[in-house]
Amino acid sequence: MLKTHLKNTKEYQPGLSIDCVIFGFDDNQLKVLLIKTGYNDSWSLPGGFISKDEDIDTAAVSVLHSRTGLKGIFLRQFNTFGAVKRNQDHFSSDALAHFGISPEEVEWYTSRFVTIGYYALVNFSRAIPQPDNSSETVQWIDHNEVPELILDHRVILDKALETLRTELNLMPIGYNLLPEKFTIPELQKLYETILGRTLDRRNFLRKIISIGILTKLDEKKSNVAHKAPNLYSFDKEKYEEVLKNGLTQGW
Amino acid sequence: MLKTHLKNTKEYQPGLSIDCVIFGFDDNQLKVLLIKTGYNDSWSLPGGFISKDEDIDTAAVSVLHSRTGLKGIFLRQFNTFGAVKRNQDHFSSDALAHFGISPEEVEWYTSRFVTIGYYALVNFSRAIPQPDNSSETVQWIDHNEVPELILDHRVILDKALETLRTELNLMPIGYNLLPEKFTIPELQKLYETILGRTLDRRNFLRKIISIGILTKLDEKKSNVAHKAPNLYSFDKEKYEEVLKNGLTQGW
DNA sequence: ACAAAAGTGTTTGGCGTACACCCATGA
DNA sequence: TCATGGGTGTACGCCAAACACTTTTGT
Repeated sequence: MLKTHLKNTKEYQPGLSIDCVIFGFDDNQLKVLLIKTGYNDSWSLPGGFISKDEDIDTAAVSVLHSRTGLKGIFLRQFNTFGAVKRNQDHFSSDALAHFGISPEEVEWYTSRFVTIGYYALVNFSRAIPQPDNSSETVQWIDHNEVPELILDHRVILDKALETLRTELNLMPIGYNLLPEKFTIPELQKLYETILGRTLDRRNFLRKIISIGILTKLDEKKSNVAHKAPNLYSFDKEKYEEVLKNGLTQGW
Repeated sequence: MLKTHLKNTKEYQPGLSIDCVIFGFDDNQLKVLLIKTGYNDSWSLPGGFISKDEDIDTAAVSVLHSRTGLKGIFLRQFNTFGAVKRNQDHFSSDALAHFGISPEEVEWYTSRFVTIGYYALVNFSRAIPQPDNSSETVQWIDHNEVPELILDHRVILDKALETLRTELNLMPIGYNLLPEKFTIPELQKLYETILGRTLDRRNFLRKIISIGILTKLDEKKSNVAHKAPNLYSFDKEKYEEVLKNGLTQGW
């Protein structure tokens, strides 16, 4: 969140920021895109500020785009975090001065911030982590192996995951997280990983098929150990419809 | 939201406000607490600003308390609204000047605002609508008969109701909306009103009883036409437990 | 006695859960 | 040929939905 590609701070909505929890799925793991800043070597969620002439949703899209190169992605606001002390004592005036930041901007960075949390589901293979500068690291990290995060980002991350779990019962997911062609076991692994528990293979198949959002392809996955699983794709049209109307029954 | 019991605007978090959708239940109607300001005779949601040294949740509690006199109530953040043009052109500089507001404060009122939406469930009979001043009207209005509201307050209200409907499936409600003693038909009416559809009496009874949060009292409602219904109260302890753990099945 | 609302029990169907067998593939 | 994982079908049980009759009370 430190000065990077920033405009003059006056062009931003003061005291308000955006933090994104970006989920991806790879290697049967639910991963989160995290950033290690050169500033103090600590990990954080990708975030940004809100231009005064920009909707907050648009600002969130910008953050996502600038970090992954992706557009038109599933992105959802889930909570706003506004405890007074959530960012107290994060930036010391001295350190900021050391970076050559003006007193005016120091006030900006050290003032109280409320942050709006968004979570995104993105296609891991298409996303290209983009550091702002050379001193920054952008990396996918397994959600079970997230290191200590700055501020209340751990709380934000947990809340995002909790929200995702709840919303899993209200809408279909997978379209945004999986490649175009995928197998049922892969989809099941995704659900299991998010929910944190195992599901019965046969029941999962029946249920996911009954939703009517999958198209069975006349193609099998190749180069795999054991029996080759069938490939499926999402029926985008029906998928969107169910997304809008919601599921009647959860997991 | 106009200058009333305000401190100096500098003590508030700039560009950020709170709006509360306060629900009450009376006369078999779901009602919303609305405010008509003396400023321009239009209706709005009760709202307020956030002190720089105050958590946003605390600020929401303050708004609720100042409008209803109630404390310790069910209050929940549901969404943050931040379209750029949501409050454009609401206060004209001229009008504000006319009210004797300083140029500095005019800038405050006409600048871009992001608002955090909370919804509350309150006991109608205990709440005492409290106008800020004599030119203000605070009134309970049936949720089906809400007049035109300022800004995007209609959108906020709709979103609150939508959220309430969804969360009805995840948690018990009623404790905050009904008097201490109530009948099953009353509770059912509450659910029906929120959901906007009728429910089967017998199935409702079975389901609500099976949750295990009701205590059947040895007392019947008096002075009613027809057969006197039994009175119930909530088992607060079990109610809280279910609130925390969530329901497994919805309506 | 009649109307209106409250209280109670039963049946049925669908879905979620549990479970067993066969098939395909790589080692 | 064996281990591993994929694909398919069935039986059971519970709960939600649909539904009818009796009871109480005011008029």
